[in-house]
Amino acid sequence: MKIDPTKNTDYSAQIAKAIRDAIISGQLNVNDRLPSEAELAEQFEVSRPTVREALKRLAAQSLIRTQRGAFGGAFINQISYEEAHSQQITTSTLLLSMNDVSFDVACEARFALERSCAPFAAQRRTADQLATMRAEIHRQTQPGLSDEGWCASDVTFHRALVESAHNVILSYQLAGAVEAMQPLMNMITFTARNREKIISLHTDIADALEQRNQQQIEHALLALSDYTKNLADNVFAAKQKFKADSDSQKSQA
Amino acid sequence: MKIDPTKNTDYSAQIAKAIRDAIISGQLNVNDRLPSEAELAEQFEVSRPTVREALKRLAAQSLIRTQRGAFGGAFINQISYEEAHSQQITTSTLLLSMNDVSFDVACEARFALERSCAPFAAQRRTADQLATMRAEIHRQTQPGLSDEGWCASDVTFHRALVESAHNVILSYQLAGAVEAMQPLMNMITFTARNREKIISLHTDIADALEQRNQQQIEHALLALSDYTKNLADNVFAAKQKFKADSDSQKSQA
DNA sequence: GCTTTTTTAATGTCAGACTTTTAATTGTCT
DNA sequence: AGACAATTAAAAGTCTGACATTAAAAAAGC
Repeated sequence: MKIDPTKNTDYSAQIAKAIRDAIISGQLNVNDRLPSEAELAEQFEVSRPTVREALKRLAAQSLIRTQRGAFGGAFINQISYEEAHSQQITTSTLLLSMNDVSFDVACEARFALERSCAPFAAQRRTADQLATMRAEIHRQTQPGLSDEGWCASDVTFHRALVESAHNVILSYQLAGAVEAMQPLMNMITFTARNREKIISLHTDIADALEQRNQQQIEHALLALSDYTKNLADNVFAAKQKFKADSDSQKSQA
Repeated sequence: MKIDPTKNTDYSAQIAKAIRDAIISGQLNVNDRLPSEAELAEQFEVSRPTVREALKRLAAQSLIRTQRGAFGGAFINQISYEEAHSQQITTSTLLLSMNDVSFDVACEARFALERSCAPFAAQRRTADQLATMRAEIHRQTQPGLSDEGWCASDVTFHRALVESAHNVILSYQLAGAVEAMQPLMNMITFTARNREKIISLHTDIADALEQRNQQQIEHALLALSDYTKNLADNVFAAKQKFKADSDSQKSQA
């Protein structure tokens, strides 16, 4: 393991890449211990701070964890669903916010992905998951529910739906998509009327799931997608109009 | 922006978190310049190496990029689909390889996700994408095609299908799922007979897409999923049997 | 006005020291 | 012998201060 001084990337980036590649290719296995920082510095012929920067890069991706003290060191981390998941959410959230993706596109993708678990959810849903969804629907009917409370309940509801497919990979992928969308959804404030309609669609989903009717689940999700898109269009149109009005007022003044 | 010395996490991790939060919350915008390392060190009341470790953590997540020289520094990076995407693939790949997910579960998830773009693909596919898929099918019929070539062609084929939905978010999510699965798929070596069957299923997909028949696309994808699962089951069963045989041979010797 | 040189403000890297943490080892007492 | 306490050693975490390299702006020269 050597590094190339002629390359115009940082030594620390090169070292991180070398170790990362070793992990991905399976040369380093879960819970293996890396050499100590001092030893790595010697091996790569760089100083300890440089090695440390490399290790911090890997730590940022949860590829390693470090432990202080005797017999401590850097160990290959077994990446968990939770970690992978939270990483995916940060990345996706930033991607959405930085590249101003249109709401329609994001919404379409989100519900399309969610629909993909419909067949398995219909087959495998448990009473538990159904109960969770019913409970959240009930919470959503409470008149005093805040906007944050509403959104949180919405996430819990959809997460339960996804979980009912009983496929960890699907859960992992979908939870990322659903949660990354949440900041966008929060831009819409739902009126009492909107909420009522959404609750009825949620009820349709729960009913379909109870009856293990795949087609009806998909249909209800599609309706929810369309309704949400529509709602967003109106909200944005109103904002646009408001902006246009205040602009013309300015130009008149 | 201060850090808490009593917390038992690294200073560099705390500083990275503080800056990351500032980015996510929108206090720092794309292409904003962070203070210089020396200034950050002063602000957070730590040394420069500590600040540097924090910055490397952020760089590892492509949240910032750094530039040397006068008027250089660390800038908030606009994360691109490519970056987000390649990060997602590394994470998902490691997640799969480290948590020995069963092939069936992964396969089911992969094709379920892919099916989710069927309705849009049917509506929006262009002649271009169809041509790409036909070309890959043709490549797959070549007798001399290596295993790597076969897999690469398979990825290109499915990527074209996904792209034909014309939804960037869907593409981003799906390409991750498809490519992260590839190492698992590579564990199966396809016989000429297997290839023939898969090619016929690929042809079904392309035909359905040409006719803009959503249902048929989904059906063909489901068939492909089932066939792949079946194939894998046989491969793993054979491996298991081989292992059992050689074990019993050992115990007899 | 254009080109070349110099300056300057950054990051990148290094060496060496010190602090803190933690587990193993050794020592001591019951 | 076994349980508890003190010691030791190895490792990460942090700091200081220096030097190297880079790249853009400013100054100098034509």
